[in-house]
Amino acid sequence: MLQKKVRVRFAPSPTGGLHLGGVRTVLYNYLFAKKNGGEFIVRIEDTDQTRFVEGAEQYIFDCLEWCGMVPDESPQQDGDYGPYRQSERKASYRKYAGELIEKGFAYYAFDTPEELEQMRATYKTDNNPSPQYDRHVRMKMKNSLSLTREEVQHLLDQGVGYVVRIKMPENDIISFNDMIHGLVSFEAGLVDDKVLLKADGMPTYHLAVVVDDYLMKITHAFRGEEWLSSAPVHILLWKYLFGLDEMPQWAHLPLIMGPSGKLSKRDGAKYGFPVFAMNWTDPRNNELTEGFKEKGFLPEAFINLLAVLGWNDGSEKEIFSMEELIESFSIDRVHKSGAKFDFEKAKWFNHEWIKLLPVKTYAATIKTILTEKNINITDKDYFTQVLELVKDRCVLLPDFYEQAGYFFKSPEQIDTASILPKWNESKTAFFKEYCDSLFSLPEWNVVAIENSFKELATAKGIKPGELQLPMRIMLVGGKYGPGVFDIANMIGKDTTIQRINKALIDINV
RNA sequence: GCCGCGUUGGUCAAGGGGUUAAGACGCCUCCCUUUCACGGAGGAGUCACGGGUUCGAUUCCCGUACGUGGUACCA
Repeated sequence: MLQKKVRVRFAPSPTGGLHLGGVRTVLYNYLFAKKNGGEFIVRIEDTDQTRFVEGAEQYIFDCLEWCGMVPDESPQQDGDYGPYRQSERKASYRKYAGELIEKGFAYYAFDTPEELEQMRATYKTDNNPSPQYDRHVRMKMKNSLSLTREEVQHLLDQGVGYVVRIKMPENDIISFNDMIHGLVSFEAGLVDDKVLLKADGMPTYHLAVVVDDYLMKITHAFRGEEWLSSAPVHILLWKYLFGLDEMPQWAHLPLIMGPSGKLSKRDGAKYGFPVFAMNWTDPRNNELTEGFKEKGFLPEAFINLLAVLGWNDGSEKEIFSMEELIESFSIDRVHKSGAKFDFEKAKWFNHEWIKLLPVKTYAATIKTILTEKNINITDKDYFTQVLELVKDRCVLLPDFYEQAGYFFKSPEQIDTASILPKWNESKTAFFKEYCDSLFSLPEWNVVAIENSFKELATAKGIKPGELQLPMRIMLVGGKYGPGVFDIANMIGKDTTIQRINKALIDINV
């Protein structure tokens, strides 16, 4: 028996940017392919009209790489079924459109945009706000169904522009089995005669997917639920052109919703969270859309949060690595309904992954962040220890600046306001003496630093607790960071004494 | 309007004829910690509505409502 190869396809949008829903579609493609020993194919749907803007294609592959999803075949990777850019495979579409006309499943339509507009205006009623080009009106329009053979030939000879439309059958129920939704049915007569081939000779998506999927031997096609409504057109095309037996299995993935409706680029700006995988600047207007990467997300967390937005393995497990996802992913546990994106939960995933991963996995990224803030890392071991010490309190990667910066650089400003109200002479005295005892400490470690602190406090008759906050602020500048004595231990004797002395001056002015 | 798809706490969700209807995020209280986190212990909060079917429906069926997508020579 011949084993059918699982091939999945992903067609990124030509407008640039790669949003959450897009990445999740790719992810489910990827997981499904990997799980079933199939291939993960990326095809680019660029057309003459909606041409990719500068850099958009490269951007998509950068995002995929960041997420750890490398295609088996793509425009940049090549494979047995190229080309993988729609713009490079124009020729065959025209041929198939011709075939459809010949068989009587499609027809030429010569209507100008103005005529179409007029038709819509004429038939528009309160009950029918947007009239379709369908069985009700097609005989009243200018096409090869309503005109005589001679008239059509004449128009063709004259080079009058035309499109090719599918002729939707009447009294026909079109149904198919969606991998996620199960049996879905449509009444064919209610669907409009979609344009298959545009006046410029380019195919619309409808023709292109079907032809490409056939030529590229796609067995499973994943796409967003917004395509479900046009599925009957695709099914029909398969039936007419290649036979239903050859048709891939469809999976229409639920949409990812924003606070109001389908998640859009605008939601990000409006509610302050990223919607793209990585920063994307539209070269046409220089508009920047923020990405998860630059916001400070780890790819592991990003993949994880996306995977479980609309899918789970049925257990209580929420944290999944890519390997675990491939292991436990199953298409029948993907939800039917859309899920609202929750940025708070997204941050929680990142927090979990920061705690989970060895710091060396993301040390380089942190180093870059710190360098931008003029903090230079020279001692790698020291850096690693610092990261280890503070990672529990970092949710997004840039948080490491506040949490770790003072290990490398004296605080520029210290929060004297928090200690001044309760300050007095005896505290000044305490810290002066404490510096002395630190100086003569035989060993520099957490226990020694803490003990001498407490002993001196007791001797002075001050509660150690009252002195800890000032000490912290002297060392780090504010009310944050790990245990004070851990910090002192880390930054070393000289620096500790130096910072206390400097702070004492600030406090006593 | 028409067509499609959906509907378990604020959000993500498990479950699927008899359950005290899991768990997570967020929120609140307490413990730990005299910073903030982490960690630990608790708390508030849910099966959209109406009809069936059934001894029994959150679960099955039908309506309604609501949400969402499509209704382009865009994808």
